[in-house]
Amino acid sequence: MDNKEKILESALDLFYARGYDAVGVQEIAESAGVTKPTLYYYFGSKRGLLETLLEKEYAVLRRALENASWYEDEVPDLLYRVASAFIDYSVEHQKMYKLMMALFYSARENEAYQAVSPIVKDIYRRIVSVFGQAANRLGNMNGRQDQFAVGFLGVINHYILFAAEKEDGRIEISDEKKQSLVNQFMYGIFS
Amino acid sequence: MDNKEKILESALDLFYARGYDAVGVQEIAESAGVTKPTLYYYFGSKRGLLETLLEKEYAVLRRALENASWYEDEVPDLLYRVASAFIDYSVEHQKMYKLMMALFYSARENEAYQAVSPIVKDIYRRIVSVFGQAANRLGNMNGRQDQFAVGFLGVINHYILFAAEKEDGRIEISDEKKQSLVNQFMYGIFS
DNA sequence: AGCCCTGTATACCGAGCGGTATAATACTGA
DNA sequence: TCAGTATTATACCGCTCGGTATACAGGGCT
Repeated sequence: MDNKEKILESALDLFYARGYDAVGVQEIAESAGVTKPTLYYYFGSKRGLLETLLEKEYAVLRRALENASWYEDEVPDLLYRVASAFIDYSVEHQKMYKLMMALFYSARENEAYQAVSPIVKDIYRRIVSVFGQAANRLGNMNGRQDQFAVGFLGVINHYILFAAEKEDGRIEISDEKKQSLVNQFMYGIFS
Repeated sequence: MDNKEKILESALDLFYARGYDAVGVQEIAESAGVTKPTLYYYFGSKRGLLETLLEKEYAVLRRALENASWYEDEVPDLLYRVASAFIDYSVEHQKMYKLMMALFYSARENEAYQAVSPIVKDIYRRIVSVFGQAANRLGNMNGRQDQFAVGFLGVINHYILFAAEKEDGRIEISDEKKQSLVNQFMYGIFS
């Protein structure tokens, strides 16, 4: 693993554990075994480092979402695949997912929020589009895609967050739980 | 308004806008029109200031939850009252509610998270207890109170967040929307 | 009067912040 | 061998951080 990747890994660990603002560039460099100018050589600024980190890691989630979003079958299956894409990603990239969530909820004028904002917008655009596709099959959803997208992601995120709350830090959400999560949502939609 | 309250107000404004770690004590003091030693005289430390702020503001929400949590009627009415307690509070104390959310999602080893953690635990305890009461009427909920509490608050928080996303920053969630949110949840429970 | 307690300001602390100027090393291709 | 580029380190910049030592003003008490 070269220095650039070591820096990214250290940055993720530290941002995840203590937050973007609470971690200094010096500390990231030390943790990666390099000096500050090396870090600045690769990323230009602390914010540049965060943005590079976010873009690199988000590419994986975006691909997973693209792969999950085809809709030639039933709506519950579509939602199940999308929910699974999020949950599976959050299991395999736990630190990244929780970092993204933390940044998403952070203050609007904060530098870190502004860095993550385009990614979150992209995610929501994709979820709204998923519900838009589902609307073709479920007439009674028309005009409520935004509302469902918000609720859907809200539930998923909170499940992920609380699943990770177990003392060993390991995220685990069973297939049954995913299924019941989707079912809960489907019933809500048909109401 | 005395200096102590001025400091608390400035702290809320700044923490809300830019985040706990990104705001310095100096800046809070200046914004409140006092000097740093005055701030330290009242609150002892930056963290002490945050804790005082959180406790003072949370007292209002806790009372609203207590008032909403009686259960002599139907379950949907109970949930509607609880959801309304959150939503109404978030409208009247928007900065505080969003600050609490931001802190809740922030990194676990961050000082600010540790300050808000007991409050969030208290909120969840109360919501789980609400669903526990509902379980007396809805036999099929037994053992799933935690799951529902997580989902319920997840949906509410995301609604609040996205209602506030409108350009003017004003939160507005109509009674119909509250009702449909609760309905959506009830259908999920009966599934 | 003298005294204590509350509240406030001036001036300072060491440490760390994000960022950079400069230069030395190492690897590359000609 | 040499030029050029990519990568790294030493040493520094001005600034802000959270926090404090000290002193002083004012009011209530005896």
